[in-house]
Amino acid sequence: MTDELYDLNGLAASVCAVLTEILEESGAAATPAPAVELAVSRRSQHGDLTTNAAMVCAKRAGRPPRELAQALGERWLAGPGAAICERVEVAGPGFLNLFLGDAWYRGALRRLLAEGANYGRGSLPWSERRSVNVEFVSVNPTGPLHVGHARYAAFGDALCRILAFVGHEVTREFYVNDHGTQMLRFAQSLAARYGQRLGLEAQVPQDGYMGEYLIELADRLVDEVGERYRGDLVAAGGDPARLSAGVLAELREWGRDAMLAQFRASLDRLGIVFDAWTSESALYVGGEQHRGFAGEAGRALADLDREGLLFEHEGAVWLRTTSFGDDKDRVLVRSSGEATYFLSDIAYHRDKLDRGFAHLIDIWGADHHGYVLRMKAAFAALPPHQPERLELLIGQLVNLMESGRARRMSKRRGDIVTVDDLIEAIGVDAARFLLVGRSHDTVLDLDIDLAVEQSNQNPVYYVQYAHARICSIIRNLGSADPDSSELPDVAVGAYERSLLRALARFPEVVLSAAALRAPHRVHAYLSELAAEFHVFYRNCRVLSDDPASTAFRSALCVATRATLAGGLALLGVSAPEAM
RNA sequence: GCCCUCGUAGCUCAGUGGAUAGAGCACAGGUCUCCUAAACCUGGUGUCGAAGGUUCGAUUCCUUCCGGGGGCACCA
Repeated sequence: MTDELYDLNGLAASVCAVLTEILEESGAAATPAPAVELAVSRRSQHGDLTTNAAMVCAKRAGRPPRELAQALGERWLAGPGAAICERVEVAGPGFLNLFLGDAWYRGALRRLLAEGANYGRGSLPWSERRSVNVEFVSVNPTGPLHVGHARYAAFGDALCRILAFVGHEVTREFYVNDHGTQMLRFAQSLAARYGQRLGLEAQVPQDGYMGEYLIELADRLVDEVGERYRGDLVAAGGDPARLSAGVLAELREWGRDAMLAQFRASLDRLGIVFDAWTSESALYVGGEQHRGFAGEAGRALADLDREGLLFEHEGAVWLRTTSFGDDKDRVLVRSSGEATYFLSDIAYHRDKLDRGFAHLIDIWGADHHGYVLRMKAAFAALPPHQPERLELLIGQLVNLMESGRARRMSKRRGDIVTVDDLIEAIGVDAARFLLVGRSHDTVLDLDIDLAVEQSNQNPVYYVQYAHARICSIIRNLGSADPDSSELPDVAVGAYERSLLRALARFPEVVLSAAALRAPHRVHAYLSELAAEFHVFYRNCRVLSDDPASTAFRSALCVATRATLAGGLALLGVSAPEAM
């Protein structure tokens, strides 16, 4: 018997192998249907594990499902299952239920201990691993990160951790929108605040940024450059819109860098580190010109011209996105000669392809979803015409609540609850666990006051507490971690079995979280695993006079600790040794 | 009008073809001379928004409708 049978994947494979034999003998297509599942039973009368194999394959085998299940069960039990399974049972419309023996549970625990911190890692087959670029947060550097961004940050980073854990090669990327008119307004607003600090009459533009943070930023600007721009402002009569392009460019760059430094600091507090920060402006620099644009923008335009997809209309340059499923064609170069942000995005994605990523994931807020169709169309228009390589995830918004009522945030007004506010209020662990607790496509209501009030009953502490409890037990054990090679052949009780079944699910939970882009599955799993542990703890004393029982149960604790810590790490949450 | 998304217990939500649909919160009661009571145990509710369809089987897939949210610029 091989070690493979001690995890669910291996077990499923052995059942499928027997099923294939049966199918071959009956002359049906040999490979089992992909929908064959081996799952942990939800009710004890349905055994430890259950498979739908017979129902899924009955038609192809030309036999009634129950009869096929019977044949499958008998042959598997006589073969690979002999040493680990006590009996099988056909139930309902054709389920095959497996009742595993103590030997399987002991073997499974031995395997868990051997894998340690690597349990569940790299479970994606090599053929399915990709070099993946995940772009998220990507906030315009015109104002601080707020709680809405925190959701995308927590979601994106958890997704990255999960993708990397199962076997992908992941790059976290932040796209810096530092090219358009918003940045100009930002620079003008900064200039006005700077002027006010110098005692000049200067007004923040009507459509500028009014937030407090710009006043603080202006203070720092004064500290750094002193009165360097006083003359320019005086000459402009205090109207920042009349400043020279050169001065505004300098202010824009300084402001951008200052904001990005803040972003980095806030994200760092959350435990999120980006591998790449790509500037939109940089897409317009270097290389040859095409249609008046250099850099990646020029190259993108050249690519699209070669495909014959650009046309001019009313002085603007358009991309024929309708050829790729969009409902109207889109402007890339305005009649004024300026690029649209759409051109930037096309150039940007083209650049990401050039950098060799096999798969691109963008995480966008729901307020951008109207943009999905044209982006997919543009990506399909670009060589190598593989739209499936671009995946756009739309995250729903965070509804900021205040004592039960909706509260509106506005960056322009400066009425913002920032990421830093959130961290200060409830802490990093509670914040990250909370923010990835639900699927990204449901609206999340967040009431800061309530969150503070309830932070003591944040589910994260339930999970962390289980981890801390185990650490305490191991400390009390007074010896090194149990040796997996010396697990005693004890009987395995119901609570221990239940905990081990929960542990056995971890790899498939992580795999599905990766495949479905659903970190909240890990969140939900951790709560279930912690619950299993707390029940076990309450009913099974670990440290006792019986050395065999102590050895087995403390080993089970060690395996649970590793899985809890591993799962929490996937969400960027710490696993404390004491609470 | 068109597009996206959601609709499951009093509330917040899991559950992307399987058996009797599950957690947490809230509410009531019980459990530490015993490895951490941030824990455990006991109480109970569902026309899974509606109607059709596909299937051995549908909360899940398809169609239509109803309701909430978001989006439909030569703005970003």
